[in-house]
Amino acid sequence: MRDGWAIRHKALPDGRRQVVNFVLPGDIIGFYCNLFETADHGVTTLTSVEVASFAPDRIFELFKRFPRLAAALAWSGAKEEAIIAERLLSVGRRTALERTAHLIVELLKRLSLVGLADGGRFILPVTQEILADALGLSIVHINRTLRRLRDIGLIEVAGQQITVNDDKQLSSVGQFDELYLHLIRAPKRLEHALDQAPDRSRAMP
Amino acid sequence: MRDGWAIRHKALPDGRRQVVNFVLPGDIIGFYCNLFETADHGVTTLTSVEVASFAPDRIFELFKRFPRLAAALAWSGAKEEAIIAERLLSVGRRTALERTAHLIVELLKRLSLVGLADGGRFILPVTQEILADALGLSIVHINRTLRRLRDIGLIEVAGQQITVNDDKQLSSVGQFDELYLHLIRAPKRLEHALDQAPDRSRAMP
DNA sequence: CGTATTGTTGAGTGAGATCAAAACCAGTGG
DNA sequence: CCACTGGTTTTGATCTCACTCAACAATACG
Repeated sequence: MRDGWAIRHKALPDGRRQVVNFVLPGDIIGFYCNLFETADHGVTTLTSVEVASFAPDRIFELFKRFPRLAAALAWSGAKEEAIIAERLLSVGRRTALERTAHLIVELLKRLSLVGLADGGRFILPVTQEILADALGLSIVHINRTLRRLRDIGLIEVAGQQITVNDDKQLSSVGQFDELYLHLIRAPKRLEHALDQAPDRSRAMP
Repeated sequence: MRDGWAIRHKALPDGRRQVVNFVLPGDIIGFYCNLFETADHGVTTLTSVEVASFAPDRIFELFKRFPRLAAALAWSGAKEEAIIAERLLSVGRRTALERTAHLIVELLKRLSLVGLADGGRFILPVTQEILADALGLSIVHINRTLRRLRDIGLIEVAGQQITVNDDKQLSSVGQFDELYLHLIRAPKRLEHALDQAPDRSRAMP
């Protein structure tokens, strides 16, 4: 995903839906689905998007010829899993207020990383229905929860623009611990090991 | 994990806990954590376990020299993610009864795959507290929910042994769709592509 | 301007939480 | 052999957070 927003989501036969994760610029999506026979979730764009696609066939070639890239992709996949696991913790054990605060901080951090959040302010191209489906809440309750966050002055909402006024306190409300985002990029050990091992691959494609 | 049960779990500072997934025989665990600087979840054994460990350092060598194995591990990681995403759907959008039914069917299927469930019967070495933490419910409510499942005759419980009497109906209650387990092993395409691409690696270590 | 979609607020309800207390079931140690 | 302990399961009673239903406002759209 080069630019734009999307969501990965799963649904039950009767229409109930769960947003698994938000796909932000810089994220990799649907990579391993090439290894599966069937898709187990859907993807919906929230804005117009710009993607860099990778020919499914070449995924195997990739593992053969570009082990370094393959490792990086595996790393990316592990990060994705960590994010989903944290969301599971949210939905399973955090209250509505905590969940909502946590998600806002998470999005803020992730967007900051790719330069899409400036001074705690970012664009959230998302309806409250989608927020509800991401957090396992009803639309009405998301609405009230956002209002509470506004009332205590932690955030401000103007259309799709969200401003986080006090990210320290918002993080605290959401019991946010950025550990799981694994913001430290590929560890040095990885770089070293890859550089030392005999390698016939060139640069990345 | 060669033999035994374990859980992967995350916790909040105040003690609330979420079980992310159950680690069953045949599962791979903590593999990519070598790629991270910090662990973002804990692992607890539920029984005595037998594991086959892999030297963390060699993970990089593996990507270099055994691309086929690397791809298989990536595939395994993707399956893990799919399971967690399905649990997220459960916790976010299914009722207590549905969740519980779904989990039981999931465990039954996964255990069957490795020959640990016989005729809908398997050992569940797990307290109700752990079930509660896996499903985002209270202990008391898990207890009542299990009782309901017993009362309708869908399952039987004798100590740690669980018997699924009517897996069709239990699947239906849990809206279980085994798609997400990706039971079909590595697709033929993968095999083909790996065999065709130029390869200097031997057999797996 | 109608029509849809989304956001907002009020009122009443309910699924699941919390609190409390028994019952049960290994150990385990006297 | 029995009392005692700590963990787990079970059940009852009460409470509450979040859901549902319903209506209306705001905004966007063709």
